[in-house]
Amino acid sequence: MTRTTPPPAPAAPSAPGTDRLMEHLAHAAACYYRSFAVVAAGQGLTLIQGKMLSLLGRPLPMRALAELLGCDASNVTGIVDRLEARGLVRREAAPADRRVKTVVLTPEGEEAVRRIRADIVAGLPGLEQLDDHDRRTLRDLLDRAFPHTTG
Amino acid sequence: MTRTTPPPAPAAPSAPGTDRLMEHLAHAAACYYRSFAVVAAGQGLTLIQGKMLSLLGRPLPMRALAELLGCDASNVTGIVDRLEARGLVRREAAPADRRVKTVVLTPEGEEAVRRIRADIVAGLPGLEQLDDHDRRTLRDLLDRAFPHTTG
DNA sequence: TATTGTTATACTCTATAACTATA
DNA sequence: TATAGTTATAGAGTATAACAATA
Repeated sequence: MTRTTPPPAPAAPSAPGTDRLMEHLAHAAACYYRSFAVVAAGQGLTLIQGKMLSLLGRPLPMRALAELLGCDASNVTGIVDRLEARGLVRREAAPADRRVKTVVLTPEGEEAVRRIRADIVAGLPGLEQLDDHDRRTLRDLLDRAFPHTTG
Repeated sequence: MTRTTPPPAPAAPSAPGTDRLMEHLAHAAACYYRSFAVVAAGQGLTLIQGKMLSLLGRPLPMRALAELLGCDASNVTGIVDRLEARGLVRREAAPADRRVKTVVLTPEGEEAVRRIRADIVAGLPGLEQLDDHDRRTLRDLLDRAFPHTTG
């Protein structure tokens, strides 16, 4: 993320089995992002452009996009510029605070998001192999391993 | 990935519950890579530099690194250049094929990998909350959802 | 002829710093 | 004073194309 992030706290000895679990997590994360990148490239989009579109289920200020993407606010300008030039998003003035610009998906942007979502699933055939019980179990374990921050 | 990758096959209708599972997978993958990037930045490394070091458990030709990282071979030159300039890897001539250069971790590089691994675990405290049974279950489900390619 | 690694090129992403216009 | 968005800048990642050395 930021290049000035202080080093994390020294690691404590980890529980047995952690190394193998980490390998599986690394593999799963790599597969997911590789599939996402391939799908985005299929529409002439970069990974980060596809991610931004996927975040725009509702209109969001530039600042909020920067936080959700985990990058500096100055980057959002260029990414939105390029998406706007392709007609996938548009900037709107926020009435409540005239400093704020809200980013909104265009109909073409919404269609791109639908295609991305569908193609991601199609690109990860292993997911379709899991039955309902396994899916619920996987969701539950992922949610405990990577809790959603409440704030 | 490559910008010329052909679009994926049209998506078939997905099973119910897939959308919510995809959200959890996206969140988990984002958390994992965010943690990885923070840990790498703590050592002055980029995400891709940290990933490359982590792949070098055994010496690998430049070409193999490109495939494992999912990027073009021409990029590997620069990434290895920067890691080599910092003394974390070194290039060795391959005796069997004089076209090939093999990339090897230096002792400093090995130490960097150890720190990365330990800090990643420390940066994902949710993982330590899982008991042995849950870890095995999560590993099994991830392995079925993202099978390791054989060959 | 094909393959490995490199170089040159152009574009995108990234953080930092400085700027403006609002609040 | 503080905040939202932009611009300028520099460095890193990325694909493409062309190249030298080797197979």
